[in-house]
Amino acid sequence: MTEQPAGSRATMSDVGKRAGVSHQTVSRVLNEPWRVSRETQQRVLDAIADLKFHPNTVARALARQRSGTIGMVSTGIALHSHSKRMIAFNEAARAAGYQVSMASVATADAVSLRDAIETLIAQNVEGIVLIAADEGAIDVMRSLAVPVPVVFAESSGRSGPDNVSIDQFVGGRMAAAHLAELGHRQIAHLAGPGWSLDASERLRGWSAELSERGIPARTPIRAADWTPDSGYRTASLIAAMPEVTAVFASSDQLALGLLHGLEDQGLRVPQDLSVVGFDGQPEAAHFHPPLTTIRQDFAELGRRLMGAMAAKLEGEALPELPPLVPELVVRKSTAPRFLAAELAAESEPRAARRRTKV
Amino acid sequence: MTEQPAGSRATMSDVGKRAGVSHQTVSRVLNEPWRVSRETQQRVLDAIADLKFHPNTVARALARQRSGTIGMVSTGIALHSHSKRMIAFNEAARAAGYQVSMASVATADAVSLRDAIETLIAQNVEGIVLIAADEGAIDVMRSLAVPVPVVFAESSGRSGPDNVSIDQFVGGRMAAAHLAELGHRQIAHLAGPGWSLDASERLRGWSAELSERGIPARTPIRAADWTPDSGYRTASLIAAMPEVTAVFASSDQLALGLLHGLEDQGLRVPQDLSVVGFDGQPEAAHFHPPLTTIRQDFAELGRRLMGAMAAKLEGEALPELPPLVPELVVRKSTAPRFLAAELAAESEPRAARRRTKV
DNA sequence: CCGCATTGTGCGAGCGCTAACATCTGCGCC
DNA sequence: GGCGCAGATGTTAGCGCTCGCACAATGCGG
Repeated sequence: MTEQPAGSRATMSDVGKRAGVSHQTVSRVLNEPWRVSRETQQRVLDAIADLKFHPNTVARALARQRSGTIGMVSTGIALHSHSKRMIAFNEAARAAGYQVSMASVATADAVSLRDAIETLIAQNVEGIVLIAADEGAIDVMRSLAVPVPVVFAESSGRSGPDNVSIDQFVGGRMAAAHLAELGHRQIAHLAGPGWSLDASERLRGWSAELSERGIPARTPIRAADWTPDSGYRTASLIAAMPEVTAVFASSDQLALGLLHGLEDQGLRVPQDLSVVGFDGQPEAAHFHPPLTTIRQDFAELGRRLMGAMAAKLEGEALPELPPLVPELVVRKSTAPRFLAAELAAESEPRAARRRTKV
Repeated sequence: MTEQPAGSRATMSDVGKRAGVSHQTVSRVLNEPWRVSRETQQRVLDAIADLKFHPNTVARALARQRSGTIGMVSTGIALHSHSKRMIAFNEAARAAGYQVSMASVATADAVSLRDAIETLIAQNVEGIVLIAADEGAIDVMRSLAVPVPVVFAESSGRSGPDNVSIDQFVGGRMAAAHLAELGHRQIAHLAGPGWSLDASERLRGWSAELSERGIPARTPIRAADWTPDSGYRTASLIAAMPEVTAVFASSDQLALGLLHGLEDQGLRVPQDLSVVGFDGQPEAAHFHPPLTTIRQDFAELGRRLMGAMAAKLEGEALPELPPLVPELVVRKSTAPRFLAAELAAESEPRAARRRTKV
């Protein structure tokens, strides 16, 4: 047994020595096995197994001038959708043979973002994936003239080669359409924060759908951020609009807070008000009431993100795929307007209070 | 302007040439500046700025025989607590000058875990952090004889050098104590999945606190996993125990499902039953009713994880820190047992139904 | 039998950096 | 005035791998 001294790992030369070939042949067995004769190959493979040899990725990266690493930038907020995207991308990248170096920033301001990206660049990443890409992030990327391919994971209207996303516009339409089909005519929108590209697209979709149906779109209510707290705070605003019978909230989190706030305002969902969320996080099925929402397939998104990145890195054309469309999940937070009226008539107290408001 | 050809980055030799020194002096300016004269230093620094030079971390890693990278293993489940830990650790690691390579596994079975760890090892990571460390994971680590330091982020009773965690045992006690002090004497426990170390500690804490107070601990109810669905399913079991007046759920997610299930069973929280959760995720404040829970400081945990890792890597002693203890956040899902009885008396129907059950 | 592909393998250089050693200068001191 | 020594810098040799090329061995047509 030619045991390696503990700690220091075997190198290609070690393997070569053991198999009676040069280190170069070992390299070939690993990278272009078809150029090596069957038997030599086997001998080398045996030696590799014996020595538990793993090629040193660092040395390989240096020699190849390719790090095999993709940088992943994300914000420090533990948002369900972000986590899902990160995990899905990470799995896809590993499957494709890439390593992923993560750089999360506490706040998504230009300075931290710049810092994160520079750290990544210094690591020789071959590409960068932006998990949460707001306007600001895109500006930063531009101003830095990042020397590697960048892929965004957020909707920006046109889904281009560097922008892989689930169609948020269509999602917004679906939410509005669902509500309109239930007979609602005064459909408010609790919009996500202004800097979010996804939020803007959802809003656009909601507005487009309504106008196509000849329903006037009300001025959206803006949440300061994605937290349920923000959603909660908007409840009083909505309670002050007695004509509104439905709300499309731009995320499940926002909807959760809204549901809570609405209850505190003495309004019942779905009797007084229908609510639709967006994201499809598993918790939503257990909200009070279970939330009708727009579900997104984040796992597929992660795979496609990696696909787009791979295409850029390997210079191939991006495979033409059907657009990634979200899905309406109907639960208990939405009801027909007529039913709502009926139910309201049955139990007077709250409904009465409501109708007389402002 | 001696512009670099686009794409290829400047090297130390380039910088050296520009500053009129050897590449080695450039290296010294970066790594041991005190050995270089003031003026030379300045000239080199200027050249670095001019050429926008960033040292190539890959080459550095090869030469130093240290990758400067820490591997982070996590499960593919977008659990709030996991995400928080990951993000917090990532930020701390970056602050300490380390890169972090992420490897998330779809399922935490031995095979995928082994694969993830081997990928990381092949990347020459200097250490590995396990974000979700169940029994199985620890066994895998042992069986692999991982050649680098490993740190776990989950409670395992004794918090040792390789196990940094928020004290789950104490958290369990706090939950039980809160309920006991409200006068409850039949306090059920909806335990997390059996493989979770954290879950076991919370259970141990609950049980220890009760027995110290002379309150018999009931057989815990086991959730299959951490999902709210699992929590929901256990509601009927709890409804079938009319003597129980309080439940300590092992996570906020579980509690969310439980709250929903309890409502479907016609039981009101906190009138019929008090519920305490665990984790302190921001959503919990907006559950129905807002959930009393045990909040954990994940940001600090992340920092300490990195601290422990740094200590191992640099061979220093781990700084002695006060234990990381969670915090009780009282909201509306818990009430005194007496109040509960009173309230129950007021509104007969549900309570009556309840008392006559099984 | 020679020339010339074709296949299999080895040799040497080099990726960009660090570490160890070598060199060179200036200065204090006996 | 030569010695020693410290400070500042250069030189050289790797780190473990890949790439380009050289080279040997084989096969095959003319």
